[in-house]
Amino acid sequence: MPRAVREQQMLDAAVRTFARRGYRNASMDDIAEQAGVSKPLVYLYLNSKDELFAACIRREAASLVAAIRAAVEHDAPADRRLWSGLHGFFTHTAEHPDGWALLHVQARTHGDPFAREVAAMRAEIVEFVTHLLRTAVREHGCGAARTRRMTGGEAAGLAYALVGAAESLAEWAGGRAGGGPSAEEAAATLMNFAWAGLGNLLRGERWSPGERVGA
Amino acid sequence: MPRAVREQQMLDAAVRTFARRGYRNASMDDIAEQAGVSKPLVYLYLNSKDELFAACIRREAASLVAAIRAAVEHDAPADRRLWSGLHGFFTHTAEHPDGWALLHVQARTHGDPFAREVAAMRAEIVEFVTHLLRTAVREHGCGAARTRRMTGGEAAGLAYALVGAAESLAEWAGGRAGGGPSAEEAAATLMNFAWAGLGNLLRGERWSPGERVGA
Amino acid sequence: MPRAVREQQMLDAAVRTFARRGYRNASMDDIAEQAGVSKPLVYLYLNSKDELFAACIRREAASLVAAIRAAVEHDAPADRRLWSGLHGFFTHTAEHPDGWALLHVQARTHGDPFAREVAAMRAEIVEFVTHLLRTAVREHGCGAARTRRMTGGEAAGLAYALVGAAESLAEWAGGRAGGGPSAEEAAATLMNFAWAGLGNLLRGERWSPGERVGA
Amino acid sequence: MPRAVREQQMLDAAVRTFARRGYRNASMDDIAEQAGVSKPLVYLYLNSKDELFAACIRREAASLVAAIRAAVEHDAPADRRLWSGLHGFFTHTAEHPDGWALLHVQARTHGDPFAREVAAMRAEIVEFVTHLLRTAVREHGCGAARTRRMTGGEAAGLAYALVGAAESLAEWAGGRAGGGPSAEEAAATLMNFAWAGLGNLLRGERWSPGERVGA
DNA sequence: AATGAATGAGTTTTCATTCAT
DNA sequence: CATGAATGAAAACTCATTCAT
Repeated sequence: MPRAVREQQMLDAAVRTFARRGYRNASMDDIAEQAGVSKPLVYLYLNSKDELFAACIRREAASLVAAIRAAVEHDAPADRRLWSGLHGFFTHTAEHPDGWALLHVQARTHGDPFAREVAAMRAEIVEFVTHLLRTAVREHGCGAARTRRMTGGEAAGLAYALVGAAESLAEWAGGRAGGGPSAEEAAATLMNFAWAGLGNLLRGERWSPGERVGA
Repeated sequence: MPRAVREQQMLDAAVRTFARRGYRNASMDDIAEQAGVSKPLVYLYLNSKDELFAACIRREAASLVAAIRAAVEHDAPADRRLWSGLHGFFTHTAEHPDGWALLHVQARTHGDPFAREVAAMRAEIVEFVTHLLRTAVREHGCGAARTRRMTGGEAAGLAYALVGAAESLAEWAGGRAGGGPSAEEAAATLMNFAWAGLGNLLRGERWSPGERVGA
Repeated sequence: MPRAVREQQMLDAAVRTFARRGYRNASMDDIAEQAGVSKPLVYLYLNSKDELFAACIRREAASLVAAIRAAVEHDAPADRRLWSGLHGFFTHTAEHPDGWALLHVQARTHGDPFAREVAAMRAEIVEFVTHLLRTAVREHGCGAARTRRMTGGEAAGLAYALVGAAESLAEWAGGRAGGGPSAEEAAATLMNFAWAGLGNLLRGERWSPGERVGA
Repeated sequence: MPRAVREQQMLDAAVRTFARRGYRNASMDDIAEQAGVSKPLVYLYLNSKDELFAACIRREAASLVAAIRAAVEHDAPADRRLWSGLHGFFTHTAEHPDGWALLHVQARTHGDPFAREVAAMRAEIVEFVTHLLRTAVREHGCGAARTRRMTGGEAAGLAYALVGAAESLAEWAGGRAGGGPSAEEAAATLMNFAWAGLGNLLRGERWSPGERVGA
C-alpha cells in the first residue's frame, strides 16, 4: 500500500483517538491499532507523538478554514456572505466532530507548539470575520446619515465574541447529536446576534453601565 | 495543623499544577511538593488523583458561580443586573486565572467524570443567564406594543452564545495580560451585543437567510 | 533498608553489568535485577542510565587512584616509590577486574561525558608518575657528572608509555587468571623497562633512527 | 557496479560509523545511508550486523598487520628493524584513525566473537615483536661476554609492555591532532625505552624490589 | 498524624531484520 | 539485482499507588 494512503489512514486514526481520549491518554499503541498498522510504521512516517499530533492539528485546521472559505458566497450581499461563512463553519464542525474536538478542546490544552498552531488558525478566522464585518459596514452602512466608523478594537472585540459564540454553539450542537440546533439555526441565531450588534455599533448606540439603551 | 487547612493547601497546589501542566502531566509528586507535604498525606486526605482533580473542579466551579451570584445587583434594573453578572464573571476569571484555566481548558479535556462536572456548572450559569434574560424581557418588554414572547430554544441559544462569547473574551483578555479588554470593557462589549440581539428578538425582527434585516 | 546501602548495592551491580556486557548492552532491567531491587528504585536514586554510568566511573576511578596513592611508600627511595605505586596499581586492578574493565575498556568507548572522566583520572595518574620520575631524577641523578635535565615532553612521553605499558600488562594479567604475571612480576618488568629508559635519558644516550646506541 | 566494489564501500561506511558511534549506536540505517545503498543490500552481502562488524574488524586488523610487516626493513640491523616496524605501526594508525579506533576501542568493548578477533591480531603482533626482540638479542648480544638468554616469559612481558606503550602513545598522538608526537618521535621514544630495557635484560641487570640498580 | 522506601504497569521510542515486487 | 514497505522485540523512563514505621 502506498505511503500517502497509509499516512492519511494514520492521521484519521490519530484524530479520532486524540479527540476522544486526549493527547496524553491516547497511546501510540492505540493509534497504531486503530490505523491497522504496527507502531514502528507510525514512527517511520510521522516521527514522534508530538509531530503526529501537530500533523493532525494542521490537517484539521486547514480543512476547517478551507470549508469556511469555500462556503462563503462571494457574490452575495454582505450579510449573506457572513451568514454563509457561519453556516459553513457549523456544517463542517457538525460533520467532523472529532476534528473539531481536536482543535477546540485538545489542541489548546497542550503547551506551546500546539496551542500556537490553533491560535494561528483562530486568528486567521477572526481576521476573516473582521474583514467580513468591515466590508458589511462599508456596503450597508452608507445609507445611514449618522454612521460612525468602526475602530479596530471594536471590530476585533466583536469578532472574538462572534467566534467564541460560534464555538460555544457548535459545542452545544455537537454535544446533543440532533437535539441541538441545526447548522442553519445556529448560523441564524448568531446573525441575529451579530447583525443587530453591528447596527447598534454603527449608529453609535452603545450600552454603558451608567445609562441604558433600552431593549 | 488542622486537617481542613492542610486540605485547602493541597487543593491550592493541585489547582495551580493541574492548570499549568495539564491533568496527565501533573504528577502527584509535583503536587505534594508544591503543597509542602508528603505524597502519602495527599492520598490520605484525597484518596486518588481522580478524586483530587474532581475536588479541584468542584471547588473552583462553586467559587465561580458564587462570585457571579454575589456580583449581581439584585435591586437594579434588568440590563444592569445582567451587566453586573457579566462583570462579576470577568472579574473573577481575571483574578483566578488558574481556576479559570482548570475549568475552561483542563476539565473539558478529560473524559466523562470531569467534563460532566463542568458541564453541570456551565448549565447552571446558562440557566441563570436565561433567567436574567427572561426577567429582562418581562420588565422592559412591556412597554412595546408588539412584543413577542421568547421561546425556550431561543433563550437557551442566546444564553449559550452569550456564555461562549464571554468565555472567548475572557480568554482573549487573559492571553494578553493587560493588553486585552478590562472586565468593564468586556462586559460592556457583550451587553452591546446581547441587548441589541435581545431587543430584535422581542420585536420579532429576526434575520433569516432569505431576506435581510439590514444593518 | 537505608538509602546509602542500597545505593552502593546498585553501584556494585552496575559496575559488574557494565563491565561485562558493555554500556549499551547492559539494560537497566539487568542491573536492577542484579542489585535485587526494582527498576524504578534505581531511577529514584540514580536518575538515569547516564548518571548511573558516570557514578560507577567516578567511584571506580577514585578507588583506583586512592589505592595507588595509598600503596606508595613515601619514605622510601625514589625507585622503590615508583615500584610501590606500580605494585599498588597492579594489585588493585587484579583484585577489581570489573572496575578496571569499566575504566579501561568501557568508559573510553562512550562519548564525551564519560571519556572525559576517565581521561581526567588518567591525567592525574600520568602527572603523578611524571612527578615520581622527576623526583627520582633529582635524587639519584646528582651523582652522575654528565646529567641532563629532562624536558617536560620527554617526561610526559615516558609517563604515557609507562602507563600504557602498565595497562597492557594489567590486561594481560587479568585475561589469563593466574597464568599471567603476578603484581610483583608485572611491576618489576616495568621497572626494568622504565628505570633503564630513565637512566639513558639522563645520560643523554638516546636512540635515533640514524645511529645506534647499541644493546 | 560489481559486487566486490560495493562490498568495500559498505565496509568503508561501516568502519567509519562503528568507529565514531560505537557498535550499538551505529544503526544499519546509518551504515546503509553512508554507503549509499539500500539496507536490504547490506543484508544481502553481509548477512547481519554481527557479521558486518566482524568483517570490518578482520579487514582493519589485516590491514594493520600488513602495514607493519611491509614497513619492516628486513635487511637492516636488528634495532633498525624494530624501529621501522614501530614506525609503520604509528604511521598506519595515524593515517587510519577510524580503523584504529575500531580495533583499539570498539572491538574490545563487545563480547566474545569480536574481542577474540582483536586479541588474535594483538597476539600476532606481540609474537612478531617477540621474534624481533629475540633476533636482536642473538645478533647484538653475541659481543657481550656475560650475555644471558632471555626466557619466553621475559620476552612476552617485554613485548606486551612495548605494544601497550605503543598503543598508549598512538592514542596520545591521535588525541591531539598535530599536537602530539609524530610517528618518528613516537617510535624513537619507544626505542629509547625498549632498547635500554632489552640491554639491561641481557646483561642480567635487573631491577628488583629489594635492591636498586640506580638511575 | 506523617513519611521514607518501594514497585507494577504502562509509555514513547528504536532497531535488526524480512518480504513482495 | 535492488528496494519500498512493514514488524517483533526490547529498552529507557515515568507514575499512581501502597506499606512499615
